[in-house]
Amino acid sequence: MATATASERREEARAAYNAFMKGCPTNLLLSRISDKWVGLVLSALKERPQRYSDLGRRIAGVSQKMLTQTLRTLERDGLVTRTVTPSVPVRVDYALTPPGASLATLFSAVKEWAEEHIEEVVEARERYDTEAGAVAAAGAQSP
Amino acid sequence: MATATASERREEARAAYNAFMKGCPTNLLLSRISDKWVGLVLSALKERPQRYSDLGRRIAGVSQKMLTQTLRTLERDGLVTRTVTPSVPVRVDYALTPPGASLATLFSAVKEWAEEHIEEVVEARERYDTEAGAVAAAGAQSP
DNA sequence: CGGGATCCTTATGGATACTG
DNA sequence: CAGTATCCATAAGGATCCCG
Repeated sequence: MATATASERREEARAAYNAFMKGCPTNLLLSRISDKWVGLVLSALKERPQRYSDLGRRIAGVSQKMLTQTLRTLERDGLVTRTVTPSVPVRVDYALTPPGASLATLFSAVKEWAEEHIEEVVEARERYDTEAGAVAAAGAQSP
Repeated sequence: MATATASERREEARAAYNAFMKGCPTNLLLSRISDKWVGLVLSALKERPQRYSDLGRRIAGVSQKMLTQTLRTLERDGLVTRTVTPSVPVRVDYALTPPGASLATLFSAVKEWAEEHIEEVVEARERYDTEAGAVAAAGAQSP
């Protein structure tokens, strides 16, 4: 049918919105730092450049797929460097670039905020979960 | 005794690691701010307190499910307040709490970093994709 | 040693319909 | 108006095998 349905148009609008979001710098950054392993890799490399297997051992719990994928993405974005030494057993070293180090610093700021404020968040959460039954009445607390 | 296979050990490590991650303040915060809509809601409420439908219109592209879910989570964590006015058409207002406003400020810092550094990241990315040609392009595409 | 390629499981987000 | 409930598509993360 040639008739554009309402759902078709809505889909289009959403696609346009998503395209906009993808181009947004903040979202690019957020999707980067919210990756499960990026923070760990960054803080590991912040101390010293390391080999692939060192990182794998240091960040116990990561699969090689995710480690490789994370490192590839960071390399692609110019946040880490990848240096291959073609010795008999191949050796690959990773290190932070200046922007990578800068990002690691931003990460520290985030971490700091978290450690300062997480306490009240957790308390609020427990409070919320406790009063789970008596949510209904808006005027429950009559003066 | 090394009867424990490598995969068993990896599993154990990963379990312990995940448990640690859950309790980690930084990860709690990251999983909060990396939510797709939290940033939008926060910056919308940062300007002024708003009603549910205002937020829905303002953040065009969000589904009511996600908007509600996002607001619930933020309310639970004590980052926004939810005020119900039982008028004829029910009216619900949302506003930032002090910690919520603080988080919005942190968000601004993140945004600022993004806008300052995203340019070189994008350039590095294009350079990487050009060099790799058609080889690596299929492997590592991140949104 | 340092991955690439493939398959599978599970979060996450969205569409739709219904309610007080 | 402001949700709640249900179903469904997609993508993120992980296990496994294989290769230079």
